[in-house]
Amino acid sequence: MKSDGPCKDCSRINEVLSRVGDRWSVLIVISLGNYGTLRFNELKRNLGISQRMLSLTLRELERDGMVNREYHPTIPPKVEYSLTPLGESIRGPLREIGDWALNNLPAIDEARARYDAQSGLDRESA
Amino acid sequence: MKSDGPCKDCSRINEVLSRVGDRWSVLIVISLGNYGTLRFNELKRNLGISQRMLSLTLRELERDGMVNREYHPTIPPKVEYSLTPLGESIRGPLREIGDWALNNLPAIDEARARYDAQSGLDRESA
DNA sequence: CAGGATCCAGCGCGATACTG
DNA sequence: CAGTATCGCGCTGGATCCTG
Repeated sequence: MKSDGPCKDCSRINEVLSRVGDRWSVLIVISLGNYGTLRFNELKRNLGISQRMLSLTLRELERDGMVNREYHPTIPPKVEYSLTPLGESIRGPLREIGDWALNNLPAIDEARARYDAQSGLDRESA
Repeated sequence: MKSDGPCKDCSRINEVLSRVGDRWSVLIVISLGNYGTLRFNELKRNLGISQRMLSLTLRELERDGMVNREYHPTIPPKVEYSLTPLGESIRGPLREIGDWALNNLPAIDEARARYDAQSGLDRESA
């Protein structure tokens, strides 16, 4: 159940991936990276995320030191989110994946089409 | 719901992340990358994955053209999995993330400790 | 406007049992 | 050994309502 066996790093990598791989975390980081600073509802609208998930994810990201939360006690309240240096630092690796994705999605789609076409008929015959 | 709003690439990036971000997909790719070729139960043991998830994930990865499946109709049967060129090509970006993780996990843990310490007491005062 | 609280549906995923 | 089929629970995450 937790026996990542011989692959010790796996657990740590896993840890990070459960954050980095989380669609909302990634999208938020990307958005904040592009826009610099965004307010709660701006993020909400931009990403089409429910405010529950936005709230939860932002708190997690803040907790992890990835985003800054600036609270302005005005009326109405105004909260601005932006990336911390740590948050900035992950943009590179993230972009790598993004680029790979954009470059290889066609290949993937193609592979899928091929796979689906013969839909597992003669797997062993050949 | 589906309104990724202005962020058109987001949906595609999301697509890839739901695969790349999937813990099992990643671990399988990493394992196959390290060992070259592995059999079903070898992967199962190495990763501590249930055979259900392993089966499902492998099929997805095969469908996406990321892994090769070589079936040997011997008795007992023997199936060998390995990375395709496409699968190989994602190892780089993946390693980027992994490296980032290993380098920054301490910073994250630290940030968390700090966050948890003041556990959201004076959020606006200070 | 920013977000907490609640409720609830869906499916992710593990455990188990069976097959070729 | 390499899977498939089934069941069941827990967590994810959206919808909704409410507050400061």
